[in-house]
Amino acid sequence: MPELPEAETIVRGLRPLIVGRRITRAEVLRPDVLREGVRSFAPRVRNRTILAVERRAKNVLILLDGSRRIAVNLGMTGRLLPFPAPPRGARRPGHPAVRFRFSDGGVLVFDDTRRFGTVECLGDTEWTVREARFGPEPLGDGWTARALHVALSGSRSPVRSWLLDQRRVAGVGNIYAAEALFLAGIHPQRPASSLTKTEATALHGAVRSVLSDAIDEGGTTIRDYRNAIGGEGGYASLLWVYGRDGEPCRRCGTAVERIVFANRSAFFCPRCQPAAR
DNA sequence: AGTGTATCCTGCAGGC
DNA sequence: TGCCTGCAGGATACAC
Repeated sequence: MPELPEAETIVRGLRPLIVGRRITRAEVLRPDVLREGVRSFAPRVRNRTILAVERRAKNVLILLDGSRRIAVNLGMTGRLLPFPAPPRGARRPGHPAVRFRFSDGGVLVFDDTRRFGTVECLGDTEWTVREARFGPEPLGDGWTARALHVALSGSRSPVRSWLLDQRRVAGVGNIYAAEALFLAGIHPQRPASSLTKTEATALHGAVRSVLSDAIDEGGTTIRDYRNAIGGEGGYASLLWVYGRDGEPCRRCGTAVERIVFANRSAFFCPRCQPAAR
């Protein structure tokens, strides 16, 4: 599913295609993706003009006039597909959940096979409350190596779990956590508080470079992820460890391992990322 | 403050 | 071919 780079890629692709358009109606085909009733949601987006498209953490925000925004969490398999879609051959929605119709005849479809994603329309106050639950943006100026080290030192949680906790840092998911920990040479089960200042600094740099490189590549497509025009991301071929269990480490040749904790697979090179130090 | 487990849901790959 | 199991970029709630 989409992590920060995928959400960012979608936002950038969507922005020129939908800003300025007016939503004439929302058709909710799968009410369970809403976090509110259809009777509450549909009228709040009707006849609203799209002013901007932004991202916060892994969420796509469609800002509307009238001090409200549509917040889309893409979950594992969510997509936002505008139609008419430019390229022929681009995927047509297979599991449309919400369809926004524009006054010019265009359509934006939230498509989500597994329906772990969510769509909501939030006012300013609701959004402020929601937004406060997210930690800092890892690519923002406020997220420093020093601040990361201090934050890590207060938690005995495994560092991979720490990175996945959106309240601590917003937007890192399982792929980029694995990649950043590899680049920093840190075993995913190391307690957060055990990281030295040097390691925290390395992790800080690794998270940032992995995320920004992935944005440059348009995200990582393993299976389901598609950008706003149906295309795949190019970062999958650059992965060091994610999904490569049993294959040789691209740095040292040792077999990449897969372990499961906190109900998620973790991939690492046992030689490049020793368990203890 | 942690972990482990379960839940939401669909599809696909691999083993037999 | 079919059936079964396990697995998947996320997030949350629960008991311990």
